Amino acid sequence: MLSKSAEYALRATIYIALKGSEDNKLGIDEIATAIDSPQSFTAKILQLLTKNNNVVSSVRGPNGGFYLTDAARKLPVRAVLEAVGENGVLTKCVLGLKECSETRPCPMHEQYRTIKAQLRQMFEKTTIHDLAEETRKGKIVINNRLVKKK
Amino acid sequence: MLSKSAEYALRATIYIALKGSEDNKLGIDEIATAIDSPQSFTAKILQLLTKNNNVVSSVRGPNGGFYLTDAARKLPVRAVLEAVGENGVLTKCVLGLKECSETRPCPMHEQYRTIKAQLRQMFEKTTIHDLAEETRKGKIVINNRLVKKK
DNA sequence: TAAAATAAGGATAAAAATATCCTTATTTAG
DNA sequence: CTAAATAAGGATATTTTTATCCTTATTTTA
Repeated sequence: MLSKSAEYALRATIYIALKGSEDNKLGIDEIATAIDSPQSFTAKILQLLTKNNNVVSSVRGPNGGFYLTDAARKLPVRAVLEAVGENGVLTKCVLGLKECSETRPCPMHEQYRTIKAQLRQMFEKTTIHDLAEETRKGKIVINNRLVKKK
Repeated sequence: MLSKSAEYALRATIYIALKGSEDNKLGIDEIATAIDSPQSFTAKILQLLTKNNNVVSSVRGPNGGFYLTDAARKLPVRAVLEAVGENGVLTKCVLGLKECSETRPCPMHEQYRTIKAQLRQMFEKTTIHDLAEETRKGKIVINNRLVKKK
């Protein structure tokens, strides 16, 4: 469904939203461990999230790390996907046809249209904050284990 | 959404269903040209479809080629996906968590559940025949151009 | 101001997906 | 029975994705 890059991006962003703040920035080692992702690779992805779309903020140096601004928390999940170049799910034809469109639809087009609309809804209506909040409620998982309530 | 392998598999299968029959088998060159896919690679994929799931039938030699049995035409689209090892969309967690489940759901789980159900519906309720029939109706596309009515 | 901590960024590597090519096996037609 | 046509299958190549490592730049604190 999504690339690993996108998965790591989402998990990292949720984790940062959940545990980090402007005065509690999170280091890449903590993040990667928490979400069970390869550290250096995750660092690259966070670079994308910081510069491509300002989803994540960062500062270097001691006590540096990653965090989310309040504005960033209000961003839709789609912003994360876009930052890592993963918007194809919402735009491309299921059969991979370049010219598939409403006027020249592929044989799965009509059925997929509804699904695509719901995917769009999910990615656009749900914010990073929403996901962090779900996680905070405890019944929810990141990295194959429950995230402790604060 | 789907891998190229899966896209080619679906397009090829639809095309074979549409134009081929037991006494009009289609060659790999015709198929690949028609669906705009790399020939040798498509040949590999058709091999998978013939042996992994008996979705496609084939015979070698002069007048050999690929075709679908009547039984194969009744198979759901999912059979094609399974043959090329593409069932992840229906089974995996959006965030890529191994342990995500109903009892330990990820923060997107509930929203995605509905979508996954619809995807499953689409892939299981729609048969290869259905897709070919849609294509036969003319208003539909394969390979970026209209398929001529017979 | 120096040292330490930390993210940024470049170069490279490894793995997976996609693609090509060549040889072999099978089947048909003559 | 032979030749031609065709898919099957193996070996290899290319591209993309995923991953690692090392150096550089920035920031903080002592």
